[in-house]
Amino acid sequence: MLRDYLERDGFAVRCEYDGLSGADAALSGHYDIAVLDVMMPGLDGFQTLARIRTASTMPIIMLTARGDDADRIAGLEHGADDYVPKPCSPRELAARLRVILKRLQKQAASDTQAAQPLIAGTLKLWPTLRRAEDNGTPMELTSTEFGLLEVLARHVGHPVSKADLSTEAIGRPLTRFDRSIDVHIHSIRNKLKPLPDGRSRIQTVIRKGYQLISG
Amino acid sequence: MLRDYLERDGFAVRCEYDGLSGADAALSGHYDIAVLDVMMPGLDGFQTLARIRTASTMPIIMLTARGDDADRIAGLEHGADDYVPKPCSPRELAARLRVILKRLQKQAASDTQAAQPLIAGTLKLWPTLRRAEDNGTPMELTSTEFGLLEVLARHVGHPVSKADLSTEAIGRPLTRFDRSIDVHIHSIRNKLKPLPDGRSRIQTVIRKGYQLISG
DNA sequence: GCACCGCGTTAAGACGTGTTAATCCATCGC
DNA sequence: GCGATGGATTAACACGTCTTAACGCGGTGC
Repeated sequence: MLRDYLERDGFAVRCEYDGLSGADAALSGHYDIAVLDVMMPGLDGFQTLARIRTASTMPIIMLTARGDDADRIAGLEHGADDYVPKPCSPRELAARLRVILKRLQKQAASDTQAAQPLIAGTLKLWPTLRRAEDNGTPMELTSTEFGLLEVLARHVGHPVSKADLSTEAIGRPLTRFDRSIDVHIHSIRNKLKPLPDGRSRIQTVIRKGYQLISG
Repeated sequence: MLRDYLERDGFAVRCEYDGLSGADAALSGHYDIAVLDVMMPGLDGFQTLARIRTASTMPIIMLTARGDDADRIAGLEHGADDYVPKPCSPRELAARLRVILKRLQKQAASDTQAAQPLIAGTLKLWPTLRRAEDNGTPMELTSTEFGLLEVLARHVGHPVSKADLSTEAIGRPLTRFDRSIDVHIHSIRNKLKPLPDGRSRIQTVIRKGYQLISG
């Protein structure tokens, strides 16, 4: 019955009739949200909830007997996102689904918001994700390498002094005879595709520092 | 119909027939601009607009009923870039698309103002790329050589004192008996094609400094 | 003419950076 | 605890660039 109503309401629904197969379906990655009845054969709602939570943070709504505050509280404490007292109107369930999905969307959006990449030519950096791509292929950078590249990228086309690189990317002032930066730059260069003209994307500006090329 | 026309006009078009899939397509990152009909099944145009805007600042054009100022204003207020009254001629839509895309391009270009070379005759310098061309062939300059040439190029046709060259290009005041500049200029001259009349492109203005010839 | 100055040119030495390998350090699973 | 692992740092050497020094030459003022 719920399925029919929800589908008419624009949701794509899949039903499973015991906890185990429900958990499997939920973890298949094809769905945005799970609705669990507390009363189920095999694993009950709480066991299923726990099983899904071991591997996923997807939103989960519990269907509980009306007025059963104990169940409700237990569910929320174990990681459910909401509960709906049963029997419930399909309308109400649909509304709650929408609220939770919208909340999720917003969050994803604001996550993506932060994810405006830094761009320097074919190079893209997502600082919040600590992810870097060169020419579409992901780069495998260590943490400090990413930090250095990020600082360079924030000043594309202009040299950045080793002192600044050290304080901003490594969080420590540059000391005499400190060659760390040079070594890190070297390994970044090895991981970075060269420019069309064969030069490195990171140019050294002698006695000034390093400069990321924008082209 | 619009699709046919736009494709003949050189655009690569993808059509979706409801708001949700339209938003997905728009956010896929494969497209430069979105055109939304206000009247759509599923999410309507405004909902779709909002959805795209949560994650992207891509340009969006709304197709609204002719004369419906309310729709128009609502669209623009919610982040649309332009609107086109419907029914509209494909010509008009194409024209607006081009205007907006051109505006976007310009902006991208000025962001990359890398692409503005310093020019002195056959000599071109891209400071942000640290790249130099003479007569179309790339020059192999050391870091300080590039710096010196850049400073000279910023004052084409006028002499630049050695003191200025030293502070601006090497970052150090000129001291007595310092002949560094002269030596560097010498090696730049060797790498630079001479003028048609055989003279060097870098002229020495005695007791004043050096001057890059604009011709 | 002569001493001096400014610059051109060259070469040797000083210096900064590239590169590699060894060492140190933190983390993790047992 | 232990070793294993991976990354950061240090050390050492190689190399290219910058600076310094030296000499040459033309111009200038005495």
